[in-house]
Amino acid sequence: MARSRAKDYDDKRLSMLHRAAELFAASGYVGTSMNTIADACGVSKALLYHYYPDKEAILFDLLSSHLERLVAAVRKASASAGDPVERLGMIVTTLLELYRHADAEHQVQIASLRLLPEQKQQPLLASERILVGIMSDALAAAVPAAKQKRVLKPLTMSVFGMLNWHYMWFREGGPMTRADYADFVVQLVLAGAEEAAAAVARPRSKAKPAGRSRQAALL
Amino acid sequence: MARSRAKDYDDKRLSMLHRAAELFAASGYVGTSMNTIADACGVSKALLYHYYPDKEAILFDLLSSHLERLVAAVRKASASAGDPVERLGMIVTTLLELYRHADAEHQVQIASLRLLPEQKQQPLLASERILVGIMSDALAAAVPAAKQKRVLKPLTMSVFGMLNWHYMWFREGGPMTRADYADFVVQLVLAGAEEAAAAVARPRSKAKPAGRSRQAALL
DNA sequence: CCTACCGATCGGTAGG
DNA sequence: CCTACCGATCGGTAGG
Repeated sequence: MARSRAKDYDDKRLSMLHRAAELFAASGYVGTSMNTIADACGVSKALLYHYYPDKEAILFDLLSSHLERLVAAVRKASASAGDPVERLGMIVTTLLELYRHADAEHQVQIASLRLLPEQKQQPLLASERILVGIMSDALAAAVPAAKQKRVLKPLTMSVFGMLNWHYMWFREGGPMTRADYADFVVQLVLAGAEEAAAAVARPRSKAKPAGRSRQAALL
Repeated sequence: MARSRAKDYDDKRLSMLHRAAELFAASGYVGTSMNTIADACGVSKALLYHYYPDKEAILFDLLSSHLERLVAAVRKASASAGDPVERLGMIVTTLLELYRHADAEHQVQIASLRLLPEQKQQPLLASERILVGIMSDALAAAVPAAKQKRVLKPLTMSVFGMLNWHYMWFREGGPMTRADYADFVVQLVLAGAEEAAAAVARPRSKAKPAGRSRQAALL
């Protein structure tokens, strides 16, 4: 009995978390009232406060659960792969696939994580750093040019840029699947990194190799 | 006299807009009170309401000015370039260079544009679409693979993903300049697009060419 | 009668 | 688990 009650409790809590994520994604964290969340979940505000001490705890638990899911899945993907290129592909595909049912959480992570007080941001930023580290290691192993000192960071962040931006334009049911876009990103990086590396790997200087597309005049 | 007064008025207005952008970027649109904005600008709240009828008008004017600046600069960059590759480089470099002094406005665009009522979003989304269109045209002209039916959109959005994400990691004064990263993105796309295109250009099917890094099992 | 501004306070709603 | 509330602060406006 206590078991089934605990299960109900967690089920309810997780469903409320997801509903809250959708509301935060639509109206922003501050723009969503506790009353709105309670109504949307079909519970009283008092019950909401039975699950969480305050509004901040909802945002924290939401992001914490989301990021821990991402870390676990990406770790598993990274471990299960054979060669480095396959590993990179697994990681990118896994991330895009997880976002399928966590679009709201993903948007809240981007827009509202920084609204938490620094102390509560800390463990969440640590999870983000773990994800970045796994991706970075995978890129360094799969892409020869990524081993260069100044290339790894911009390359890693470019990949996250492409992945984290996908929610702005990617629509389910179109001609392109998530796996297609994952493949697109991986191939872009594998085939383009060496040329791109030349743009940042050399020490900064005014003189540019002739024939390269560089707009020094503008800066 | 009337002229110089009008000039003061506009100077003051623009400086208040930028201050508001910084506050919105830090605490969110709803999380920033009119009192906070007025205090930060060193004016009374009544004066703030002399410049803008309500809080929404501040957000709208802020984003409207920002996007119009982007559109004007990108149009100019596009028109001034000679060959297609140079045009693409000019556009990407121009965007990253504009963000140097409009980081707050850029973040507000990403996080808070959608909080406006739909009718007020409309002209702002139209400006965004113009930017996307110019980038898309430049990519189609500079990158052979981008002429394929299903490649242009993901490629365009990948570029915007990389550029729009840069504020999360790029720090001024590091070993890499904005121009360096602009070049990095352009070279990545120029060198990698053809291989990436293969991932989305072919009709969807379960059978994949052997040797390609595809994780069908995961999906 | 106008525009540019002030100190003070309105009605309504937020998180708790 | 609900209704009834609170102290505080919100966006916006009053008279002058």
